[in-house]
Amino acid sequence: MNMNAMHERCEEVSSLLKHFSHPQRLLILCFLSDGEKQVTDIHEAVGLSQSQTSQFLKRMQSEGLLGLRREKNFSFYSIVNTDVLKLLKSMQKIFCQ
Amino acid sequence: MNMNAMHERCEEVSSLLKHFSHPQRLLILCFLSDGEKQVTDIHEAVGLSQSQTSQFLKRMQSEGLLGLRREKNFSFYSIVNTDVLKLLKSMQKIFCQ
DNA sequence: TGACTATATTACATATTCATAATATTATTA
DNA sequence: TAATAATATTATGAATATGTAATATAGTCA
Repeated sequence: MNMNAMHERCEEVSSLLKHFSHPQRLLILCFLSDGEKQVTDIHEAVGLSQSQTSQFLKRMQSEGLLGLRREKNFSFYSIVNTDVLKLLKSMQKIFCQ
Repeated sequence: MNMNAMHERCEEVSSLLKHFSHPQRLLILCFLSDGEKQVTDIHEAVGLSQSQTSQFLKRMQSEGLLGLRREKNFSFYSIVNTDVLKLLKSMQKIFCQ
């Protein structure tokens, strides 16, 4: 492992991984990995309250993991951070096969 | 993404990833990715206090990420969870290239 | 316009994690 | 056996995260 590179990026990488380290937030990311979804679908899919789902989504958006598109009175969230997508794909291989 | 599989494993996977979501703990894992190391070397490499390093190592061992071998008055920790190793390799590709 | 739907915000109590200091344990070795 | 080195443990306060309830906003549609 390239320790110098990791020393430089460990703050950034670990703060990204914080969002993976909570069961329902991990599920949100998995659920979004095949495209944008609206809030109600997300909170029903992962079993979180509407309020907490909204709070988590907002946090992940403000930290650059997710993008937000509004249409009518819906909010569509999607993964915009390509590293997050890559990581999810790796995790799928490791844990779901 | 296979949501059914992730639903089943999200607790387990997210609790594993907790250890990746702290900068120095992530560094510890990276540092251990090429073999066992003793505690003093670890705490010097990652810049944590001896106490906290010992606490983190103990936690990661008790949760099955790390193994411990004692020799003389040294403790050698190493990664024994193969999923952790796979994940570290993926992360190296994503973040350090 | 009024009811409804979707989402966001706020406040707050609880739980968990982090960081630090102090001390203990255990083995080594002079 | 006394001093030292390596590691572990304990206690504690501060910081952060989590979960929930209540309420707000803003768009839709009958």
